[in-house]
Amino acid sequence: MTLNKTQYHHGDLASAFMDAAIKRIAQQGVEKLSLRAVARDLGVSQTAPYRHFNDKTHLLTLLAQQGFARLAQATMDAASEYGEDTFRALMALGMAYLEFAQKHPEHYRLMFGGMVKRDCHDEALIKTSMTAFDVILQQASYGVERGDLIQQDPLLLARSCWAKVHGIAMLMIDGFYDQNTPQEQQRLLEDMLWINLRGISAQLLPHSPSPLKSV
Amino acid sequence: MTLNKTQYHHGDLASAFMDAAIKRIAQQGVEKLSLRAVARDLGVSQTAPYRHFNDKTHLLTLLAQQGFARLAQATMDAASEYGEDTFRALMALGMAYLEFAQKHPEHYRLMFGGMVKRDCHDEALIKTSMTAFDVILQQASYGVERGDLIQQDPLLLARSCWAKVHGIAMLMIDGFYDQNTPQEQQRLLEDMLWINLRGISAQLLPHSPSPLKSV
DNA sequence: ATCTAATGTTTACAGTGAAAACATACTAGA
DNA sequence: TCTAGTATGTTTTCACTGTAAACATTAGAT
Repeated sequence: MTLNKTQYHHGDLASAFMDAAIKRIAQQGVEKLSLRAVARDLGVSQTAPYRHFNDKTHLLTLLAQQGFARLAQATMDAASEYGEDTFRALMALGMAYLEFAQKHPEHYRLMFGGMVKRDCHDEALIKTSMTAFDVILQQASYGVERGDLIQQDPLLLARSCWAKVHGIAMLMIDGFYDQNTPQEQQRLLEDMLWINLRGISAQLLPHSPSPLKSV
Repeated sequence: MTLNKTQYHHGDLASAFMDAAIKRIAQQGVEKLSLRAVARDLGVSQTAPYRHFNDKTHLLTLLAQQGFARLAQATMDAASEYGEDTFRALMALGMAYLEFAQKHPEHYRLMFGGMVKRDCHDEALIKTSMTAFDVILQQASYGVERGDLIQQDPLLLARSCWAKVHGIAMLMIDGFYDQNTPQEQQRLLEDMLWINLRGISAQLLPHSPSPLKSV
């Protein structure tokens, strides 16, 4: 394939369009995304994307799916660094989750914003989002097995963790946790995640996560 | 004021428009709301609303503000029924919060959806949302004073509670907690809220909220 | 009763998602 | 290698949206 700039066929418009769309979403937010604007960015006609996506919702669904896949990867990587230590693994998982949300706030909002997922019961999307959830579920299961966490259905514990981290992520994105310094914000996030761990811990944990580091 | 149907002036278009907009939002979601459609619903010209709202964002901001006010009222009413009992009050507050989100999912999504609050730093909106938060903060403060909750900054505890309940609300709206029966869902929500209370409790609480009812 | 400001209407424009008809170029089968 | 056939991209078009500008009506103050 030549790098001829004026070629009629783009080559790989589908993925190029998704990348360009993500960029615009990151800048202006999901609700201001215009397919035509993305098409202009790529120097392509306004109806070209319709050869690759049924409609706008279809594109957003694919982007959301992509986001869940990356989130699953990021959280899995983080948790796997602390294979044996239930609480450190869960903390690392949570912080990786929040880091993802902080780095890609608009992408994250798209994943849970309701544009997707309302009517479109996309099978692949649900499956991929479950992949992200399974990372949490697995850590919860390990924790219950080891006796570190309360003897409850791991599904309940995982749901609880996910709700907490999701709530933090959303409010963080909305600017509710803006602090003077990134360090202060980091500390706030850790404190809140730690409170969640206290809630599912079998033993009474200290009030603050810092002592954990000396364990 | 007569009930003359063909009067030129509507009488109270501003609030009528907000009510009609809320109805449409409840049915179709925020992102599909069209000012013109609402205007048609009211049999009024498409530019009439612009005499009362600067633009679409302004309307949405006012609706979000209205939502926060109602949420604050609902949670305050619920918590005030258990004035002395920290955990029961917090559970009631949380369940009232979730009930609001469940009854008005699209309104709730509007409040936190980011359409509002991104660029528009509306003073009144922020103030009203803080009113809703203060209900939680006050309960957290009481709990710390009584020694029921861990001796931490009540602001941290309140933030933690809000994040949890917000995360549950969002995921519930997105359908992640759909159960076979409403009773099962109610139980799931209670269990998750309870886990949050365990996290901020000074003492080690039981694994499940049910024993609380016999206290 | 009259003037003025508040409220509502008509008209207009640019931007959007999407369908239909048409154009081009890559690829597989002869 | 030639030639369909199909995948991909373009042009044109439509209905709809937010919103500005100019105009019309009416309520309320003087």
